[in-house]
Amino acid sequence: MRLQQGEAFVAGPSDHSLEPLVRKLASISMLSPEEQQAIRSLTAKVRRLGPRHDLVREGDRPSRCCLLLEGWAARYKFVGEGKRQIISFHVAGDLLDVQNLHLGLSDHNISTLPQATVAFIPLEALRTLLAKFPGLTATLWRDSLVDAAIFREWVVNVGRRSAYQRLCHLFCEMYAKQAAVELAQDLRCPLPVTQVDLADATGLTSVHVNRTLRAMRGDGLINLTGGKLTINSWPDLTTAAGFDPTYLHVEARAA
Amino acid sequence: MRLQQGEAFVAGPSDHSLEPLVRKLASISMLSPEEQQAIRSLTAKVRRLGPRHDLVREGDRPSRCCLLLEGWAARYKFVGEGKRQIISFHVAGDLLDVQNLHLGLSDHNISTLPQATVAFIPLEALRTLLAKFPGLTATLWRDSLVDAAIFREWVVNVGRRSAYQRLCHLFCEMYAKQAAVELAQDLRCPLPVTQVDLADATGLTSVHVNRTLRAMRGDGLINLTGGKLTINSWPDLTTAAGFDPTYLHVEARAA
DNA sequence: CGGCATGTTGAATCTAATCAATCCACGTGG
DNA sequence: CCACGTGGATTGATTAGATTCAACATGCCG
Repeated sequence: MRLQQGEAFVAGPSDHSLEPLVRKLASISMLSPEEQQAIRSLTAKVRRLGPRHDLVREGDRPSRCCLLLEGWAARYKFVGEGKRQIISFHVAGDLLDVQNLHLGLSDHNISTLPQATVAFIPLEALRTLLAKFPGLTATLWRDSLVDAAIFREWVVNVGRRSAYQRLCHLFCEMYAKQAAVELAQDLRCPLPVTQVDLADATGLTSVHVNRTLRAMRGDGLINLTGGKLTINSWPDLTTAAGFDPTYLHVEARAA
Repeated sequence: MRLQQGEAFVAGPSDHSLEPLVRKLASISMLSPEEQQAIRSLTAKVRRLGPRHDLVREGDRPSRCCLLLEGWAARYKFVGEGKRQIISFHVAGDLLDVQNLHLGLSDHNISTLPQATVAFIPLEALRTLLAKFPGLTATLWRDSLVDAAIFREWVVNVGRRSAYQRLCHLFCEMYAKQAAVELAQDLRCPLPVTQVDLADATGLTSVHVNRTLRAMRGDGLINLTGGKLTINSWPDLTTAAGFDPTYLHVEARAA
């Protein structure tokens, strides 16, 4: 299936484009065959979007939920004159804004990074699904709690770690997150972000990110080129970062 | 009702000590009389705790949920050698760790600030309640989503605002949060935190907090003494902070 | 009274920000 | 094929903001 940018279609019962959602939720908790089928039958509009395309804007009153089928997205806020803080990065399978189910007003922006395929699921469809399968409520709730745990760790990252540690920690997280859904292996994974993005995610300037990255490369820790991250030694990187994966809560997921 | 530190009793159907929880949840969404009664009948152990008493520790496998009946608490993590980052402050009525319902392992610490009265609710009791009243699930879920929104704003605060703005913003948030549950009025509210706490919450050092506070006092913005915050001009403070209360999602709560 | 936690101040230091160029890879159109 | 434009990466020089270390003041409590 190929789609040009902006081209859309509506997924129906016989279409399997929502499979990534099934896989994601199955990685959180057991799904019955009926639940799986119900998820696949969700109404959804699928679109392929170009780089830096806003999916959600601050102040929106969203009537749908975004599901990343493929590609990358970033959650961010602006502050003052053009200063931007990225709050999270998202990879294929991530539900970007379950919060819309309960919070009427969006308090931040989400945009694609390089490009992405996104499924828009109407809130109504999601509500109907959850009403029919209460077990899925727990699954989605759990997912949103893990997101919150990641936000907390980001507060710690920008608040109390050095520039060097911040970047190390971010790389650990992005690798671990992708490894958990089998998007990473052999200490290599995609990371299609610019140095400006990294700066906005770590609370630094792009100049300083550039210098710090060079230092990390010099220390033989990592290499980041062409949107690919290569980690030379996982133990060295996690030690440098002070990385403890507990907050990602993947252990129980693997069950 | 007076309790010495550590003294406990078990709340029963006829006891109204869980009233703050009813009020808190009622401020989030409408509660039926049955739901209210069911909440009041929750099993809970109530304790009065002294200052800096840990309620939850990183690595715990908690079997209960903490509800702040009175006083203050802080959520925090350690990083490296004794460096600490506070991730949130909590006031009376706050449910501190609903996440325990879905995440088995605690990834951070929570401690009382000066002192507090806390109700410990067994997860089992909470699960039974939610199974019986699905509407309460939505209420608690919403509450945890608002918490997540606050975490996001904290990422922005420590990541992209100046020391001066960070403190202004924190004060705006603490006042607004308390005003929403009628714990603050007339531009005055409790804020029983030390300058070290403020530093750990904003990613600064206590020395710098001290100087910044003095500057704010000099500018006639606020006064913070004896655990009480006095705001001289709400518009001036919010402007200085770049404060936009959207992320607190109180509008819908007031419904 | 003495001890301890908290708040306050000064001076030196350093990290990261700022400003301003330049470079490089890549794609596009003449 | 080459000139050109563009977005991203890189580098240097300078400065601002925050940290560090050290000392001292204050207030509270046993």
